[in-house]
Amino acid sequence: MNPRTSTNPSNLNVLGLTEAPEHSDCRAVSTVLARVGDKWSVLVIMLLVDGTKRFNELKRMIGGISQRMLTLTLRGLERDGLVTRTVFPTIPPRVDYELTDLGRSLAEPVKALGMWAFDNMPDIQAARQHFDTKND
Amino acid sequence: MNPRTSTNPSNLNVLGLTEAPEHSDCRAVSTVLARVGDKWSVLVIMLLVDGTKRFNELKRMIGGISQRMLTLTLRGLERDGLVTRTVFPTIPPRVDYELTDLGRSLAEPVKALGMWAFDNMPDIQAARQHFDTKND
DNA sequence: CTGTATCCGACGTGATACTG
DNA sequence: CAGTATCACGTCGGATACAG
Repeated sequence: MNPRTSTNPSNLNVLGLTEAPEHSDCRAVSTVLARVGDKWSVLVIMLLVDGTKRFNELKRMIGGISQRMLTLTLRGLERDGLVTRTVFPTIPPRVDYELTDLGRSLAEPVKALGMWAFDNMPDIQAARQHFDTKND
Repeated sequence: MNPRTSTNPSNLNVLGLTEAPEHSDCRAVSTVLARVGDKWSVLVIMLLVDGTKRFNELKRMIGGISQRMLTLTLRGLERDGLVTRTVFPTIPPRVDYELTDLGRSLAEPVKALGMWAFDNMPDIQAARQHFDTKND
């Protein structure tokens, strides 16, 4: 995710939450969901749960991510205080990424969601197939 | 979300999961996260937890959603078997949307995530502000 | 009331090339 | 190794108009 868009006021406006201040919890939900819902953040978080990783190490483990997107994803996570970025000024350079306590605490509810997805995948796929064939 | 994109193979390809079949759980996580992460689905699910709602009722409660996006969101949720759509062939027409058991079960981990977001919002906002001012 | 159809701008993403 | 810069493309989402 582009860090610039995370706090973009328009993201809140379109949610209709600015004119409904009593739903401040919805704003919080939306921002975290924006992070969790983006294409790569969760994958990175899950990989970092097992310990500190280097840039290319993450890139290799994910497999399908571009250099650009991994950089953007890690910057976004760093900005939100979910991962720390440690640079070793060596040649060649080495950068370690590690989950913060906040990041580790996020991993818990995310794992719960992931387990739900895994458990209910058959139902969802069946529902999709049924829906799609019904509207051939 | 556009229902046509939910099962778009490219969504899986770019995740690098097609060439890593041993990470089948990651595929499941990704698809549910795509749904949870989209702009409106979670909001709709949360509103439907309290009971059956009509189209314009949802539209009014959300406030900032366009007719088009509410339709697309509801279609996506229906396709995944998370909500049911009941049409009353009256004049004027009336359509009720209700959470399925599957949808209600999804609400649980989503709520957990929402509570995490609410609880940690101060930390995240502080981290963002710190990050942004640091890189003025 | 509950949609569908169309247009259009904005953003996310990937590919590629380049840098320290 | 770990990025940054640039471009090109596709999709998402809003606005508007129209329909049953």
